[in-house]
Amino acid sequence: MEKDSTKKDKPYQTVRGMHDILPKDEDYWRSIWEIGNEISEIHDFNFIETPILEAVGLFEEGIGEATDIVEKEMFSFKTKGREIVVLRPEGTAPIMRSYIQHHLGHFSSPLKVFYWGPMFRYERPQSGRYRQFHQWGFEVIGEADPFYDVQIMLVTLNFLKALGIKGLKIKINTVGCRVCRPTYRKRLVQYYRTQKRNICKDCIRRYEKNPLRLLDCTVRECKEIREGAPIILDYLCQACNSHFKEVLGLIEDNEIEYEPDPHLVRGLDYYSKTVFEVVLPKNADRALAGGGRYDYLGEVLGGRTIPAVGVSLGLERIIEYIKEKEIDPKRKKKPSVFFVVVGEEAKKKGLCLINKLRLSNIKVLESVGKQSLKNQLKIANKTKSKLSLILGQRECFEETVMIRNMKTGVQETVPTENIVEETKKRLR
RNA sequence: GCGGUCGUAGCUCAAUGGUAGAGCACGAGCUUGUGGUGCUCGGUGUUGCGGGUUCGAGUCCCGUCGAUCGCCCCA
Repeated sequence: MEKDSTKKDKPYQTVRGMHDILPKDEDYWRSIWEIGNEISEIHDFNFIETPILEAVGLFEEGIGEATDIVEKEMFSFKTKGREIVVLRPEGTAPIMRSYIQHHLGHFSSPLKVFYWGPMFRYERPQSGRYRQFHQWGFEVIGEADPFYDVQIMLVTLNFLKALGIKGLKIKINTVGCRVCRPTYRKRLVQYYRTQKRNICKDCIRRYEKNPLRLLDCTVRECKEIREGAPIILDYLCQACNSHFKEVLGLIEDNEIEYEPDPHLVRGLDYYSKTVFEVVLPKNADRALAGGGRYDYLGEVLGGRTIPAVGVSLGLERIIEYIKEKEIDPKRKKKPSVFFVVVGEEAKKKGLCLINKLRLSNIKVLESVGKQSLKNQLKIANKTKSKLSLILGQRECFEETVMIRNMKTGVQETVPTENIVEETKKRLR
């Protein structure tokens, strides 16, 4: 048996890089679900959910063997049946797998889907980076038109705006296609061959394995060298060039803030043509969302070309930003009433009444463990309930309930049978 | 995977190697059927865990787990 690092210290704790989402953050997460669902519906994206566990090969082939995700961040293990499985590191490859497996092209053309859920990458945890984190994604599968590249950007921006985030900008580039990228890569390698002595050791590794990534090194010397490097825009084929131009045109038509960035590459091999990130002007190195076109993924996974474009949003990062900026989580919350019970008899009757109120769609809070009226009112106050419904011995006997307005302190006694109507009246 | 910092009450944090504390929160009471303000009382803890040095360790050393920052990379 291997050592069980989770079992060591007496109180159990989350395993490294995992985190609990606690009730105190409920408003943030629920605002994302609610707004995300609303935005998805308005933009006509359908829900899809794929399993958290997939075959390793899906990502090795889909994302690319030379990428960091596959090279060192795969959260993989052997099952009892001795298959090697992996906790999905991202959402796009599984969705393409699902598209091919279930022939989803027949469902609609193009297929527009959204997903959300946990993703896993085995790397060193840091702020804004966890081993388990959540992404929300949108994918359009089965269309090559730049129309959808930009629609993907729009749905992302609309989502973030609806959450209350302002000042967003798109960083955009194109990485070409199979026709033009090899030519460019060759030129890039040619250029860096003469510079090999001057670049950092990570860049030497990039030079060997994934030359395009030379472009986003952050070391100062490498940045300087990069200034003289050829840029892909000069090597695009006819198709990629006009695709990019169309995308930029549509971006301008829609008045999206954007900035072309010839050095933007992104870490997954499946991208072709358009790539982009959604950033905040102040903190441009930590993207809130990233995406692009992946016209070859279908072919890699299924043997035929399926053009597609998509985006994924990093939910922890978004929430972190919303908190930092003290943006109010946009959530429509129901007003609540607090049900106070005093005495055993009242507690028994109380549960039936509470349930009756809830069946009438009234949000009812209670804390029957606190014995005294005083303590229950204290909690009612803390929960900011509009009304307290008080059921004590006297009320039980008289078959009434006392309704207390928590703001004014005014109390009225109403017959139990009218409780729903009387409560609703006072909630308005 | 590499380098730095940190880990004390539910939370935020204090304690020259010498009796573990404060604020907030929480609980009880002033007020036995009435919240918000006020007053009184209460420390709720295996100082992350394990070992070592020492008469004595929250404090020093080693290990470990976790967090955090930078690198790598990314959402």
